[in-house]
Amino acid sequence: MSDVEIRTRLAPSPTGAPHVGTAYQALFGYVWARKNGGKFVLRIEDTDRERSSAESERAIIDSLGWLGIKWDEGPDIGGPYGPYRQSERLEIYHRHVEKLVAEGHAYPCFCSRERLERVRKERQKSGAGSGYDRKCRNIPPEEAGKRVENGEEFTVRMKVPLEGTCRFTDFLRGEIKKDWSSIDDQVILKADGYPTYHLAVVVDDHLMKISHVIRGEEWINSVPKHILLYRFFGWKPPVFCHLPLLRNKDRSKLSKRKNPVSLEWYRRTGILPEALLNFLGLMGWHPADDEEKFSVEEMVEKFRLEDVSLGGPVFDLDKLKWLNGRYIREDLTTEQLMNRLEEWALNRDNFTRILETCKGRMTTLSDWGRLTPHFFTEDIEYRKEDLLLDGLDETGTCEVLQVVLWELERLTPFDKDTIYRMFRKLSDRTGIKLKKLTAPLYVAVSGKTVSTPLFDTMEILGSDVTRMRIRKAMERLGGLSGKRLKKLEKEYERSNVTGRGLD
RNA sequence: GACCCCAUCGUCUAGCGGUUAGGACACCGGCCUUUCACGCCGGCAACACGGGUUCGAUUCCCGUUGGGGUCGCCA
Repeated sequence: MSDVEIRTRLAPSPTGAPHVGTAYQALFGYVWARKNGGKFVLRIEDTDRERSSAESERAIIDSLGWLGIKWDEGPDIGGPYGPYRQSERLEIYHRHVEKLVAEGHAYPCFCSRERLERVRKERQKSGAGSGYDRKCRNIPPEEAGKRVENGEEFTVRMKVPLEGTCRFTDFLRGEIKKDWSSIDDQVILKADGYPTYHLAVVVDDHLMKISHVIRGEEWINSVPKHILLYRFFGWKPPVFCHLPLLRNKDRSKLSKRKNPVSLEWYRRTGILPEALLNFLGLMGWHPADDEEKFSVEEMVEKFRLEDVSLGGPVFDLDKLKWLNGRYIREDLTTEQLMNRLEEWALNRDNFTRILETCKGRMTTLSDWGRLTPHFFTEDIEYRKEDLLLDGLDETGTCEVLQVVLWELERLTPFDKDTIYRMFRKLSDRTGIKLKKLTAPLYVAVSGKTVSTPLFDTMEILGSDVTRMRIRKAMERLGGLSGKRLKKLEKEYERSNVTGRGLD
């Protein structure tokens, strides 16, 4: 294999804010490629029409740029195997799907979503495992072809063997076996003509000559489906290497409910990109010389993919901060530190926006210090009694804050007018006066009952910091039990049948 | 629930048959210092359990337990 160029890729789907887990996989893929003098490819997996957005893609590219991770080929810079955006490769997928159908490896499925859901439930109950019952697998091809031509809605599914075992090798774990009977016939082409992940990833990884698929552990169970597609096409599969999943303190998969996961949050709260990358590099890997502070350059030097450990690492903010501190103290001259601060928040634009919020409250120039600390620190302490919504207890307040959180999550753009409209509507819907409703938010966002204008403040802080602070405030109030949260979520969804928030 | 993956201090990890089980974060002492922080020194703290294999298991095998993931026309 030494004669084949090492090519790795990062394949994020542009749905929502760039995730720290994406950066983690990017780092390892990037370092492994560089180590071997290979190429690192960025491919945007925007096959989910509903959730993908150009805005999110921009944010991903922007965040990776902030981190200093550079790709050799990608949607923004092109490359020999483009396009690098899956939505622009539909003809390619169609061609491949047609081939599979023609060769009898795949078939159109006409089952309705309702039926599928029913079948899933029944099978779940009867213990047959869940999934599809392969109803359409035995429709004669001519008949199926006719139904397709008649315009009947369909998906395409791949024919998974009914028996036998799939064996494959994971670079870190060795041989893994999985019975084919545990896998149902996967959809590879959706009714809207877009491919599913399984098809697109295989076709693209092959066409883009990816040598090592480095991705999160959550994909292990999908490998057999991919292997099967490689077989159908007569292609040689790449090396599969599944990285452990980053974890919350309770060891569940890292989630925004329990941790800051948005790269933007780290940036906004003053984490240096080199420190974040260094820290991520310590998750599952450790340099032989025990020196825990290292640059990406040094990591490239010392890295061995085969040394990645498999226990899911808990993401420990304390250690990140310690590392970050070392970078500030040891690596930056005061001059450079000043420049970093300027890039970060102490620049004319940002400071002007902040001053707008407090000018009316100033009597001396030095008042800005007293009025604006919450724009510059994450070190905010909450007094419980300040946080309570008038007339409600801890849990009641948390429920309101949770709904605010859900609303803020879907807000675009995140500016004061939009935020205001959201609160206005929330106030109307709940019957809680706006003034009453926003009171705990002032505290959550600034730590104080007397503070800068709420919506302006939120806009300046940005969505990620704002939401994290609200979450922290909820935590201070004791949070919501899982049961309560579920119930609230149901009510919330029911009150928003359009699925578009309160709009 | 079924399937798959995993298992060393609270956390990140080193270890790849014989070690006083090493380092780092956090925590606790002490030193330095006008305070705090930094820095330095020291301390606390782990091989999940049960069977094998072996002269000898943290290390290899099996089981149990525990944790995680997956079971979507989402990735």
